[in-house]
Amino acid sequence: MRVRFAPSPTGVLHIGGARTALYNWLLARGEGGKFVLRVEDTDRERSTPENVEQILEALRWLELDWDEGPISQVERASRHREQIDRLLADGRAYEDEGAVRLRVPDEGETVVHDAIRGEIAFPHHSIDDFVIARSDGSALYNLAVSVDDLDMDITHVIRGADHLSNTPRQAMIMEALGAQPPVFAHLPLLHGLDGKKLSKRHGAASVQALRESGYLPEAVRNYIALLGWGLDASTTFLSTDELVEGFSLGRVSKSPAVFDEQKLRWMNGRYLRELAPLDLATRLEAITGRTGLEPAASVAQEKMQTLADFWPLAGFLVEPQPTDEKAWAKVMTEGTEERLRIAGEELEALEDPWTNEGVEQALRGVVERLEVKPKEVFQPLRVALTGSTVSPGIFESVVALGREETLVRLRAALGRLELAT
RNA sequence: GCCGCCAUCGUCCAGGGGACUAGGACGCCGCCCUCUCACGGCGGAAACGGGGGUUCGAAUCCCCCUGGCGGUACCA
Repeated sequence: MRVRFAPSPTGVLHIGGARTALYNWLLARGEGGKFVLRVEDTDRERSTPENVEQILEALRWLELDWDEGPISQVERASRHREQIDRLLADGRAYEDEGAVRLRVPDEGETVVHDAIRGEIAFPHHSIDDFVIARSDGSALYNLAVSVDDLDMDITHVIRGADHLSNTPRQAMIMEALGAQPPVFAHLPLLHGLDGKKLSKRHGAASVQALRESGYLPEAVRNYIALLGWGLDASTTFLSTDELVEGFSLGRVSKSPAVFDEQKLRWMNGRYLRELAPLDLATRLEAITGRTGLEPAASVAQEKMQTLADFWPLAGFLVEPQPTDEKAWAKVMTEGTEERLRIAGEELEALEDPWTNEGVEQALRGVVERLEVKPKEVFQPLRVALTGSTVSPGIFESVVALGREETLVRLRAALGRLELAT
């Protein structure tokens, strides 16, 4: 088995393309076949090395490795010309104002065998003699892909359903070339939440955007696999191995799917929480360019959905954050000064080691001593330390911050309160 | 216009003649947990587009309609 993924080198790998790549890859890996890459563009202008590299980078990020390629169609121009001449010589094609057209019979039909949709018949009367080469001699898409697929011994062509009506043309070219067409499979298209074709308007619609938004490749892979395919009635989480093992074209859906970023976020959060803290920290360090993030990472982990959530949630552990004035005004009320002062004293007096249990005991002690509600101590403390009313658990936060830094920030807050009175 | 594809909760995925009182997940609502926000737990609302057939029986098979989508390029 040889499957090929043939992206347009626009420099952007959109979600639909990523899913096509994933399905091809899963199929190849599952059957012990080859996953080959080919740049699908006969136009020299767009096929820049930079654009191609961006696609490859996105595939690498998704951990979809390839066995061969990428082969550029532009570089295959002379081979395409050779086959065009052959069709001309065989009388299967003819020249029309400089362009070359394939002869399509008026009668009959071409039947395409699709692994997902079954047999599809295209009546010949609805297909004109179509152009296979421009008047400058260069090959057009339908001819180029057909020649390339044949030369590369491609056995399975899996692509988006938008290519369905190209398929009879390609099958006819292959037939005219005296070859058997490969197995075709057309995946349902992907739409945005508004039912329209997926595009930049729909948030993170490309792999690159997803990556920048802090999604994990394993979560993206899992989520994308489920857009148009499902193992059974209840399985949602599948490792790459399980995906390779369980994937089959026969279970691919025929109807279009809608890309729902909310569900991806949820799934990403689940994957994030299963990461070892060190692993999470390493990934965060890679995108923030900072080091020593492990303590902060493990504190923030339970509340993050994407890597991008880290900074708003736990940035205060790395460096002091500006105080949210609305939060300050809300929690710094009558009596907070005393509560914070006593909390500070308790923490200062707390014996080593500086642990979660010790900190919790000390702070709950303050609550009991003053006979107030827990939040009346914890919320002002939270704002004093983090600058916000939203943060990871207060005990973990204090522990991660360390005694010294906790006291520094507490004193700063107390200073501000004194100034105000 | 012509050709083709598709049609189950708002969304994704199951169910492919009787097991369907249509299942799971996201989201939504409620309750619980709780130091905030989350996580988690429990519960709830929520779908077979319409009409004809076939059949003892249809979400499932057939036809028509409607709707959505794709193509109809010397684009890919």
